[in-house]
Amino acid sequence: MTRPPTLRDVAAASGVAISTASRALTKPGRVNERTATRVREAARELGYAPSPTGRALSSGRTRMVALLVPDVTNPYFFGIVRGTAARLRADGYVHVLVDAEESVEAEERALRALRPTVDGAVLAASRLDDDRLTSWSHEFPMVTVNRPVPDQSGVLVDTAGGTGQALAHLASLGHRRVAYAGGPRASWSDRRRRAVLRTAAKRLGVEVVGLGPFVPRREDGAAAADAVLHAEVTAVLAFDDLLAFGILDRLAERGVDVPGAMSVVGCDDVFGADLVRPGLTTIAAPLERAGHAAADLLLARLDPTHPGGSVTVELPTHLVVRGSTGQAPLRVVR
Amino acid sequence: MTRPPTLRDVAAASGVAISTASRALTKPGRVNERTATRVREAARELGYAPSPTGRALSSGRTRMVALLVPDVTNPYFFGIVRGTAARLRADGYVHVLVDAEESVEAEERALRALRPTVDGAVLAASRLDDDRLTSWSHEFPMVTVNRPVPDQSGVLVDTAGGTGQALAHLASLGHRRVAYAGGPRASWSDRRRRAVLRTAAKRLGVEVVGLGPFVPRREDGAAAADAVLHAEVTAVLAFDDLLAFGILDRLAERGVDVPGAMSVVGCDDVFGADLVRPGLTTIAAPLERAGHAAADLLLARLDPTHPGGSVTVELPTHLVVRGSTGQAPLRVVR
DNA sequence: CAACCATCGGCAAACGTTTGCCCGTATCGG
DNA sequence: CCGATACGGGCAAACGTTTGCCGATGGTTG
Repeated sequence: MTRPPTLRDVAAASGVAISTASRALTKPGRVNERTATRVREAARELGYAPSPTGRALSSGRTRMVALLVPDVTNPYFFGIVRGTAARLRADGYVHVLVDAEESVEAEERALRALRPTVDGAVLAASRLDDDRLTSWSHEFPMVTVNRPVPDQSGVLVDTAGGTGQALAHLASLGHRRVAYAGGPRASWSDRRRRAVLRTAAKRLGVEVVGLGPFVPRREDGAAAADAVLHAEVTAVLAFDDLLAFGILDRLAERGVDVPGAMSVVGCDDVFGADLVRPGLTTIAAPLERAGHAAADLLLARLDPTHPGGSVTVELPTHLVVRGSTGQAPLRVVR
Repeated sequence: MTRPPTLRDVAAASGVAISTASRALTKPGRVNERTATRVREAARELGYAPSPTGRALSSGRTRMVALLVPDVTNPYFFGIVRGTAARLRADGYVHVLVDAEESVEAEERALRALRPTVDGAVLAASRLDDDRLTSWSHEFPMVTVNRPVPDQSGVLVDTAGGTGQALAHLASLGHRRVAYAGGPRASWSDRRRRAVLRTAAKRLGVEVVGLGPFVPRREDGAAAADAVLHAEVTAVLAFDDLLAFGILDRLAERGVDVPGAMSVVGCDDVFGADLVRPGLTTIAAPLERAGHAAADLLLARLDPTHPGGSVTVELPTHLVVRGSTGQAPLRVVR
């Protein structure tokens, strides 16, 4: 286990100064081509690889980017993780994954610890309030996913649009009274969906009953399902797939047939949506693309030659129809 | 966005030399308590935080650890990710997650890129052969999960033991002929399970038919299911849950009742095992604990005061019985 | 022929921290 | 009173890289 070769070794081997060796390897055209070749040759022979640490100290940039997620075990984030990882790898960046444990304190702790370590961060579904988010965005470059922040680049997934589509799907199946089992009040996405549902309901001649807020976890599906049954509807749009899974569990437990007596629509199309029986009709979010786009935006901001300014990318969703939605029943169960 | 304070600033503010400031903050007892207090006070006021890069360059250690997984979207690894992340965070290490894309080349590329960046690595289900693995283990500290390497610390999950337990469970339900839908030949775990099944079968008076290898993906469950049906058995032990999901899909497609006509047992108890209908009986692997233990082993190795030597931790599994296993049918379907 | 310029290489500082070494002072035992 | 020892602090080197500046050389232009 011998000490890895440094630029000094390469310079010595090729008979030039360290500075020349550095330039030969990183500044094309700056040194004579013959010298450069000699240096490159020596570097190759010695198996030289530049030290990221040395580089970082000198340049102030680490070529690392963090991805903060509230919960690594939530399948919602798998696609995002994969998308950012792929985009970062393409540019040779190191991908630091951080679990913020669904807590504001942990998230801020992580940001504080990461600030000197990474060049920027992708914040997926941040739990931070707008003020903190804005203040952090002055500290270092970041891009949010599904969380619009003024003057700040971000990627949004148009689940609201998908919700309208889902309601149309239910309307076409004859449903006239539909519940929305909503997510946290703090959720931007939830607010937008409620707004879309209001106007779409009017247009489609469907009555929408807003329920919740529910915590988007499977365990909380029971409460949601009970509220849904009490609302005397024939279909429910769940805030996300996890909540929908829980709703399906509870409906099965209470002997309510899906989709015979109740149709259920999820959101996101996470891993597992096609595992449940019946398969879950859901609003598919292009999460891998979202992660990819977020990393893309961040890398653009990190590129000093790039023009500044914040950009917002909105990605469309589409409805995936599986077995959990069907013709509206003639009689309402409760 | 002002330059963050450095040790130099702290030293100036408290009227001591940089070296003294450094020692006051990191070497308890080395400087006079009064001076130390003064320095700490100044550091606090300035909001000083040591630069990881500076530290790394000087000490040669980055306080970062990588976790390499073949595929971040495979739910098998979620628990491991969570476990290592938790353990590393407890010691203030940064967690670098790398997706090796199921490929030997990508895995080696990642290791090469990471070697100068991280202090060590946890390799989960490495695709590298023994030779490469051994040679890499000379390059930097690493710990494997579910992959024994001579003279190298690792964590093993005793799925083989769980397989014995599962076979006993099936035997007690009256199954007399059981298939094992095996995983990749290269898998150490697969080999061990086949061995355990041989002896357990003898002991339990059950006939075990070894099938495969199958790629442990849901898509490959169809082929596995067909092979199982052809083998005229009443139950099947799948290499992992993903394969089991695929088997369930195919059996449903072919109209085979589970567990009425065929019992199915998975392995790992990943996210989704309790989502399928019927719920999947499976061998639960303590993956979060495995990740935790692996990180623990690695951190111990990184601690210079710690005695060397390789340690292997073996974690027990347990059988989770859900709806996919039941009484053996009187007649065999095929 | 002089003034200018482009090319190419080297020197040295800078990034922020840790640590080996040295020195002055104070304390203690003899 | 002297030597040994402990304590507390500072100097400077080291880690590996990048880059501003300078100088030498050789060529071009008016």
